[in-house]
Amino acid sequence: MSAAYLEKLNDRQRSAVEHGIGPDHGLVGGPLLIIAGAGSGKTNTLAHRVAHLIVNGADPRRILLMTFSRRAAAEMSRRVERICTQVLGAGSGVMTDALAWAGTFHGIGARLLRIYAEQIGLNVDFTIHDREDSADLMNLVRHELGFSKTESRFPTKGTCLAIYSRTVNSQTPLNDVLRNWYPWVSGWESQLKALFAGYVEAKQAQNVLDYDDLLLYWAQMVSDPLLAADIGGRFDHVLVDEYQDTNKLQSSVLMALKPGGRGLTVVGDDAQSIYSFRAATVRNILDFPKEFSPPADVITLDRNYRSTQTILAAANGVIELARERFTKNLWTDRQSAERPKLLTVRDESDQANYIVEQVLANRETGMRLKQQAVLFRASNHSGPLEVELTRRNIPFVKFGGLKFLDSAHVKDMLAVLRFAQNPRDRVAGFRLLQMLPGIGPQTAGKILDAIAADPEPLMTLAEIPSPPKSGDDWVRLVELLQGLRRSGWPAEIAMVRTWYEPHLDRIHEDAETRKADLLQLEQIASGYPSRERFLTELTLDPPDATSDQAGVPLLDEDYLILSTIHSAKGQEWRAVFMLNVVDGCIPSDLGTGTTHDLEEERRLLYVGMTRAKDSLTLMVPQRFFTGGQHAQGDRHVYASRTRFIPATLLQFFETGTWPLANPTTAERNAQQIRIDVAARMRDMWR
DNA sequence: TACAGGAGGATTTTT
DNA sequence: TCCTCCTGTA
Repeated sequence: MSAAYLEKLNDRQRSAVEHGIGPDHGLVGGPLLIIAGAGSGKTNTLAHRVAHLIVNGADPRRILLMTFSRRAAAEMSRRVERICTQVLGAGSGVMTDALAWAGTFHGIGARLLRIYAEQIGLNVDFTIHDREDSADLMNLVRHELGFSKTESRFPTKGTCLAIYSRTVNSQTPLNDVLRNWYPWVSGWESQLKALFAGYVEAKQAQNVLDYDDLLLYWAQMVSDPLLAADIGGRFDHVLVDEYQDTNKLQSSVLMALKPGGRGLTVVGDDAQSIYSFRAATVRNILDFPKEFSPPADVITLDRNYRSTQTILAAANGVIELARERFTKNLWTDRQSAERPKLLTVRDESDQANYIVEQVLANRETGMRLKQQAVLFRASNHSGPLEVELTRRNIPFVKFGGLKFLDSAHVKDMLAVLRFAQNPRDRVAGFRLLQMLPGIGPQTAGKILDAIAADPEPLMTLAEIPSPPKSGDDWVRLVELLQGLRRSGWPAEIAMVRTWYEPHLDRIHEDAETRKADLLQLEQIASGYPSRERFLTELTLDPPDATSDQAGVPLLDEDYLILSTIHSAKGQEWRAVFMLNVVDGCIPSDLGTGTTHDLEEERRLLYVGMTRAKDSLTLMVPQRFFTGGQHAQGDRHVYASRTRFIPATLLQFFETGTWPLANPTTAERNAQQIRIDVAARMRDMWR
């Protein structure tokens, strides 16, 4: 068989692809760790490895491929398919239901749990709570236990959930989690324990799982050797991408699935570990080889094919200052005379103006908008830029930050569907019932109590008399829920929308704009085969682009990419701009608590910089406006260049300011400073 | 018991 | 600035 498709790979990539495959080994080799630096052809290498397995006779349905996001999984499948079709010919048929098991840890977990539900005493109709639902449920329990009325303030629902989640995901005792990450709430340890016990009970009674449960139940499942062998036996090969961003719970699942490591491949880069807030730990990747005897083979890819040498030099400079580091510097052949820019501007509006002009200038030279991206630390940093882009009619798509699904009206619609799917889901029921006039928390709670233990909750609902002020609305709700049982998917979503629209008009003033979202939701829903699949996939993989235009632009349209650095992981663009490269944004004010946090912020900057192929511009706005009371004068704070680029690194950049100083600027500066002093005087007495 | 209106507090990154 | 919690009233 010709292996021409492997010839474009370099030696290291090729040995990673061929590891364990060949006459000496058969198909299933020992464990392999690929350390793949930014832009080193990681995705390509992994795709080739999977394709190479299939070309050599591996069954694609017995390959488990876990990636960080759903998008990455889709991309990987696409590439594997292309390579296989190229080599085997389009008619070979091998790839028709190829890579059935490609997805995220959470997605795969959900699938396995539905398959094995009966064996582990789980009701197969479970629904999945997203972050917000989980917090709501946590809050309900928090109220029930009386923690909302303590004398000194008990941690908020979000904090409680974060603590719970970290405890579960890091497989660490609560005590240690509190000491290391939440020292200010350590006085509440016993109450938190009671709260979490109540939270777990509530989830079980309501037949719901949260994100963490998808991993936790999976881990529990494979802690039984027989079940582990059964599940592990479904797969000859297990490949994991972005291994640096997995947590202890995930690695324990992996080890239980493939105890000897045979057929196991993990890929990652410790310099790009940016998810420790989700309890991801670099230790997973560092300790991987030692987990096995003999230890796993390690192959390092340090040749960068993405960026120019000047961009790489700057990025290497940044990451070299990290406290501990395990991978070597990246190198490349791509020479360039142009250093990355480090540009100081007056404020965020100048920052937006500069980027708009530069983006348009780039487009004049033939660089499409899609080949350019603006990256930022936090979703709200792009606000002023979005305004400017909209004003100048430049299309853009934003990744990360607020989701389409977070809006109240979309959640309302989903609550109806979730309640129909699983009437014991109290968070959904609570939300749904309170949409009706005349029903508040008390009445909703009583109704849910009345049907909680019932085997046919929706039937019983009809027997409950309408609450005094709800009248016909109650009857219509009961009719809707019973109608949904008969109507079938996706017709039912239109029924729900028809039912919901009058309530939407009553609840929200801007009902008309929200209706467009509901139509879009209906559109999305029609693409799924069943209600269960729709709800599950939507929770695990929410549509992540929010565009200024309604709906995601068509593929052939051109648009600028706006993205959080986190969401930019694994991607690349010819030109990259980074907003607010100042202390307080990178590192984030909230991320400077511990050295641990700080190091992660440094890696974040590194990840952002290494997205750029040809041109990289770091923006340093000097002034940020805060608060907006005009009567008191605009208040603003001064920011300085990020601490991650100290003076010693300036040699790697072309520094400058924009716009060039002129009298108007000076005048405006003077004006601003006077106002600032006044604000400070007032602040002295606050 | 529902709901409106006011005060105070928080405020990242994501499956 | 926006959102959440709390309090007072109908």
